[in-house]
Amino acid sequence: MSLQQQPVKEQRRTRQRAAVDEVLEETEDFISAQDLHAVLRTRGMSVGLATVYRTLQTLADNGQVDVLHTSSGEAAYRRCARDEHHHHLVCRSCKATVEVAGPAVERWTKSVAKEHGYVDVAHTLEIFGLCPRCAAQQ
Amino acid sequence: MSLQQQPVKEQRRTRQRAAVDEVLEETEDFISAQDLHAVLRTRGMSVGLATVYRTLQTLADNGQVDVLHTSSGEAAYRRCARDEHHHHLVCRSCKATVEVAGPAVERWTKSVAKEHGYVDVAHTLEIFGLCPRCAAQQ
DNA sequence: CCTTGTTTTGACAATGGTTGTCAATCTTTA
DNA sequence: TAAAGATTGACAACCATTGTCAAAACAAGG
Repeated sequence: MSLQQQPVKEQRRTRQRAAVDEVLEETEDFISAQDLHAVLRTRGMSVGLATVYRTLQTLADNGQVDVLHTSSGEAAYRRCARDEHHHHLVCRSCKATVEVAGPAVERWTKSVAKEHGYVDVAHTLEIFGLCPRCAAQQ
Repeated sequence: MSLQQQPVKEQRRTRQRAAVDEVLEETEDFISAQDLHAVLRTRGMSVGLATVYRTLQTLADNGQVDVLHTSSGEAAYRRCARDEHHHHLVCRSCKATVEVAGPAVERWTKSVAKEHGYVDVAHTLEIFGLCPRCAAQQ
């Protein structure tokens, strides 16, 4: 997942967007729109579900959060530490996430694409497993 | 996407499953359950939508087809030529697909996971771009 | 080629994540 | 402070996918 430095669309500062930002800031792991909405709700910082979706969508478009599609098809979002292109090692069970960079992989995908004449290339790469903690609990 | 050689669950030969198989056999590119259902319908080989879903699900579970989750979250299926683990270079526009193997990537993901103590590791890697033909049409 | 036990089917309802709608409300800028 | 425009939220709508369950199809044995 890449954090593209697209020109950030100008937006208004609203209570709702601040609330979503705040939760993202505090959340170490990937979180779905629904879950984020639930968190806001339990904190009393109520924000409409549609607004949560829209806000996350915009953040993703601006490259300010990374998006991950879980195996169930649900989208999960995360504010990542590094700005450069990177990937994630995600715990299947608790969602604990490690950011990993793989320059070799980047090069490989580019060369593969070129080899077959594909242009305007992008790729998705995610690694799923059980983190040490969850593995121990089994 | 991997084609695991799980023990293939015994199943009955039915007209419906044969029909789905036939379409998969003829279809070079990834195809969604809905689209496959539409194809069957236009051919007069009508099969219930739920059945199409179930059949594809089973084929995927048995590792007889590869599954790809498009950016819109829709699942697409494809009967691949090679049995070993591999990935796909997919045209964003026409879905033209090239199967690619990347031993180095496999090694890299394993080592990254190990390095962080993650076990029971799997990964998803897909490359998207514009195939030569579609790129030329722009 | 019947019969019986089991699997499979399919029409339809239900689910669940996500997006569209649009009037009311808030931000920004003048 | 007012006008212009962006944003919100409650709710409906969407759409892929799964659950339901009686009817139909299959496999195997007699």
